[in-house]
Amino acid sequence: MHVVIAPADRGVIATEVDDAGLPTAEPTALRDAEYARYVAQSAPTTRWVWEDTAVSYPPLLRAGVRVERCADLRLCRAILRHSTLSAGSPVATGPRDALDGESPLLGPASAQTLFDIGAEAEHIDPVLEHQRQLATVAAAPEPGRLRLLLAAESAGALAAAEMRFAGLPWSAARHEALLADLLGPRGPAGARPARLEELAREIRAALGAPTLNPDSPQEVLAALRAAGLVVNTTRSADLRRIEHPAIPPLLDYKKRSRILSANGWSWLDTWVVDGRFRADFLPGGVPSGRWAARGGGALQLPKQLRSAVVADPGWKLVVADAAQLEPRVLAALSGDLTMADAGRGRDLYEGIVATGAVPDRNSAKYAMLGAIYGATAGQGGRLLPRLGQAFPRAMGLVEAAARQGERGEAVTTRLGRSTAAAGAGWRDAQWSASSPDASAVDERRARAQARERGRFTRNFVVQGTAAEWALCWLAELRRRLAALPADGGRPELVYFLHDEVLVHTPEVLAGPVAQAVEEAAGAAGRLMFGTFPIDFPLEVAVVDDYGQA
DNA sequence: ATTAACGGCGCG
DNA sequence: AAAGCGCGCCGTTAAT
Repeated sequence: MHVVIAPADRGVIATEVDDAGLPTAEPTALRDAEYARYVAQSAPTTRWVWEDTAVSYPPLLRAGVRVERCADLRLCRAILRHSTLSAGSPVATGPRDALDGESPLLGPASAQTLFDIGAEAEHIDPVLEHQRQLATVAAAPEPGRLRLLLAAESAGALAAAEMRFAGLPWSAARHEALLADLLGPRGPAGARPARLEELAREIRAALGAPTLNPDSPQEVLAALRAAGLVVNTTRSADLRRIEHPAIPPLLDYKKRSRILSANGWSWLDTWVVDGRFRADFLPGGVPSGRWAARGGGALQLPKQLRSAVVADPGWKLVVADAAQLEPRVLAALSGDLTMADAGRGRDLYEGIVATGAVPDRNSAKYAMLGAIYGATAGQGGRLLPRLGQAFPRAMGLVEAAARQGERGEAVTTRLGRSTAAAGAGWRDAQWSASSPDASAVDERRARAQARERGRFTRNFVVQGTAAEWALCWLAELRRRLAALPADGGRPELVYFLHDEVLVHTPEVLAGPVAQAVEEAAGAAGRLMFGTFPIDFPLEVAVVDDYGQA
């Protein structure tokens, strides 16, 4: 059964619908308090259909109610709007409305209540939209692909809301100890900590620039040049090549200063409340289908600080990441049996070395990444031809995706997420560069833009299909975790980072959780690629803090 | 005084 | 360390 939930004054309107989305009963108006009770009493397999999971699910979580399944109409709209599998459908060609674009609840407005959203935001008719989406999927070629994608995307939205609700366990004491170690004691707000001030003095002395602000790239560049160094940027990677007494303290300063500005004491004050770091996770926030995040740089936690993620007493963290996910996805997506063989039961890069295509693991890794990203130079670029001979199907797929992108065409992932059409500016540039009186500059720029779009589409099919695998993994894991006994607390998904998950679990359930993570990965592979013989091995660790993983 | 762009760097 | 993809956020600087 599906139930459509629409925001209304001081509550919601619930409408039961059938498999075609047609109402089977009169809509029911529910006040906020009744809403959670109504959902809790419904069949657990009900699919809850709503505009925004981030709007309609948190009130349920606060009332202690979880749901198994939903359809997030906004996220599904975004997919169906562009997918080549739904091209020409009513959802794809309909006028833009309030369901296109980001959820109104995101960002600092998240203190808003369901009531505010009901009163203020523009709304579409979710019952009608649900009908249109169901019909669009049913009419698509291979409807199973889109159906799986929309279900996985929606399950991801549930997981994202639950992750925000649970929060990432964060030890402020551990974090402060790390900061004291790196920066010295916390000083007055705005003042440079002792350790950074020392380094700044050292840098100024070495460059003979007594007033230099090491945080200003402009000033640093000028001071380096004044000291006779030939530099064009102040990037650490570039500075590392230079021999000069100012460079070591400058690199050290940059490293520590980054920790201060991105994850220092004020970050801790802002983002960690009651031992939990809470951020907004945005499923579908990236065109490829990867998640984005807002608040506290949740997807960029420096490895240096991960030991501040600490399980509660009597609890553990189960940390799992998928090994060499993107190349494995490429092997399966392209049906490249040789490449799939290379990854079976072992490190994929070692397997590539074993084929004789490249000399060592590092070469294999950078050549593969080069193939997926579109490298033209460097070690990755040089080894590409070798990979092309060893794995023609896999390399043929990314090459074809690049050529399609260069022509301005859309490309599509395994389950049906497509790139947006090339922009008007891009098309104009290509068109005018092909005219007989185009200047050499115009032609060069158009070619550069075409290659740039080719790298994007080349990467999109792999990154996007990997994101789909990860979503299926997450959805399957979420289901299995819910089925575990709530033995002194329930295991919670608390973090998801593209190819990596963290589950915070009572210690007694750590084993079953680790098993669930493994089983979910196997299930994801079968959902995505059927019987194609590809492995998705995980590295799983049961630890007390994230730094140990 | 506020906003936008830039250089830089963290993550996958 | 590798230079090719996708992000968010910081301090500085230029623009409004």
